Amino acid sequence: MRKKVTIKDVAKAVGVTPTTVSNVLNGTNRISDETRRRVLQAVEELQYTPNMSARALVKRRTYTIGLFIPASPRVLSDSYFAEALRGMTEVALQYGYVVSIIYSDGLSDSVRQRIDGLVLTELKNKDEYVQYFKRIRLPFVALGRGGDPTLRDYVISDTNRGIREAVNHVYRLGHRHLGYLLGPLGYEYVCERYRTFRRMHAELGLPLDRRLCATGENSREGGASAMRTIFARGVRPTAIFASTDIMALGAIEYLHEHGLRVPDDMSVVGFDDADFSKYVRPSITTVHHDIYRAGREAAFMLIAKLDGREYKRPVTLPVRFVPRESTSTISLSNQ
Amino acid sequence: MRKKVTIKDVAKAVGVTPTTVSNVLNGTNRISDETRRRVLQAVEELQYTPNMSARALVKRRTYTIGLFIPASPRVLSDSYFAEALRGMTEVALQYGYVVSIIYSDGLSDSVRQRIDGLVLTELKNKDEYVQYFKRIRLPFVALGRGGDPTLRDYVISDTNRGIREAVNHVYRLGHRHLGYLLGPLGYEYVCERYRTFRRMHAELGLPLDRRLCATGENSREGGASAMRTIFARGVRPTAIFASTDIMALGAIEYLHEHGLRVPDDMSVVGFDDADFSKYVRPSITTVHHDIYRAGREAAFMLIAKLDGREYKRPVTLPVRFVPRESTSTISLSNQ
DNA sequence: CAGGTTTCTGAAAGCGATTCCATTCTGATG
DNA sequence: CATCAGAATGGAATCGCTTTCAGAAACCTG
Repeated sequence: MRKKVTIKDVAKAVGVTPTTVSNVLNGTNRISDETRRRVLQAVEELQYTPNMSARALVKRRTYTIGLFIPASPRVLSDSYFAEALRGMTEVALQYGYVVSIIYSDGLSDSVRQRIDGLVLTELKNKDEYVQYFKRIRLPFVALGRGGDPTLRDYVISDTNRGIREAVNHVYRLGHRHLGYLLGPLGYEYVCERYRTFRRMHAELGLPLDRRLCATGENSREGGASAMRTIFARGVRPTAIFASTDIMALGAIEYLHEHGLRVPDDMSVVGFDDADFSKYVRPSITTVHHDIYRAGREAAFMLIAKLDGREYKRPVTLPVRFVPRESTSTISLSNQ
Repeated sequence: MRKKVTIKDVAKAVGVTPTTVSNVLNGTNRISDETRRRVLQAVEELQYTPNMSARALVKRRTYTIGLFIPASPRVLSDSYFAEALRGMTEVALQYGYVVSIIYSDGLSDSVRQRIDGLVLTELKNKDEYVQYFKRIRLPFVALGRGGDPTLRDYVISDTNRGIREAVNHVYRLGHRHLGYLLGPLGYEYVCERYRTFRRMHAELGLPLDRRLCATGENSREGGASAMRTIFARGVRPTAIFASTDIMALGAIEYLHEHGLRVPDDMSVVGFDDADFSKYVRPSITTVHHDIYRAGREAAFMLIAKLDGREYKRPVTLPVRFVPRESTSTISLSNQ
């Protein structure tokens, strides 16, 4: 293995000291154009890449940011996670950072040694991890709101807009009895989506029947079970909204098993635009948000924070309402 | 922010030198039980965690391994990726490593500075990246076979077994005209699965009709298009195998669009057990393999390699054949 | 042209660990 | 009792880079 080339080698090649090389590379001090040119050329020729460990040691920085995944029984869908990661990695790269994954299982004070900051996901209303990271003074930004109302460093989808369009859509299709399948209430995004749903009722002057709303886990089973809860109350909406696509899917399956057809007997709306949502039959009407983009923005925000640059916050990303097969005009029998 | 505690602080607290502390922590030299005890206690009390950058610098190691994702137009499904990553991260943690993602886009010689080794995925038969990593002498292991027949450091699913069971299954259901939808031939896993499929024909004494086999991209469109290719030849299998579930899904959709029902008019078998495979209607008969486990094994293998420990290789993981709705007894009309 | 600025470069001190080698101490051996 | 082996610990160099501060050189300016 040919010897690793260090900053000294570059310095020697140019006939300056390591200090100078470091200065041109980091732009710290003023360096004459002539010297700069020669240094850069030597760097090029020798294929010099600075040793990250050494730099990290003196800068007290690791140039690594983390994507934090809470809880092992994933609530996060795989694609959410993969997309966010992909976005983060892309911008991290631009700024000389790499990203690694931190699962809550493997959390210990030594993470502080490994990463400069975190992107948090799936925040709860009052999030224990947020407290923890604040305490150990680990900088972070969040994907989605939550944790603590004072937090401002987050990027979020324009839920408001998405749900508004979705509700308008079914309203225009003639639906007046809308139900809602909530995920676990501890999560901020669950509450937020539901709040918007309620606000839309107010705006449309539509009464909201609480009996048409129920809670379940964020899973197919959860969706089915929430649906069951509503039926058990002896009521029946003509259209039902779910916190997430996966719950919507569970609800659809439940309905099918009980002889109801979607969308003929009931319309269903999800949220997230999970990748299965367009595969399944009926395909699920939902609200698409761009997690990849959110990952990019989050990484950008975090790195700006770490590097002491300015950044705007919070960031709100547009969403897109995606009507598909699971919603249709209300049928006469259902009026 | 309270000052970071270093190895010196620990040493001072105990009344020894950093050397001694380092020795007890790394088990390098013999240390009296008494001293060891006191050092450990001080470490505990002071909450000392060694500075990774410093250690990395002298050890010339980063204690980071990477998961390598080739090509941006992902062929890998999100869940494959997420599962592998989860498995890797878990065992990495045990050995004091962290894992980060390396996309082929962001590949440069400086990755060498950031990671000690890589887990490769989606190998081609003759893989350019394998060549590259060999050249820059970056240790790696692979998830799946490929790249170069001499490579032995890989973990693989027991494809053989899976396809054997799948073929037997449809054979017992009465099917005799089996087709095959191949993904891109450059990928080793595509070839391998197909080879096994052919071998099964030999074993069963079944003639293999090449006209029933076609190639397409690894996507829904690709599955549909391969299916179309076969039909265009004026032939029609009674059961069709696909390289992957996503291609199987595409094929099913294609069949539906052309008035053929699955499984009544044609049985379909996938491979991978993607997460949508149980959601869709009909749910897809497939071969399940445990990517999470594969991720664990791969990380274990890589770290053993890096740390100079013994490890067995290659590793073959069991698979499970999962019959679902997309396969059934051959109907009379099809005989 | 003396004196004051400005511009550019270098010497040296770390950053926080590890590691080679030397040193001290103890106890055993002939 | 001199010698020596072995056990436990410490001294000092080192990994490759950044950074502070000082000094040299060049440039003004009145």
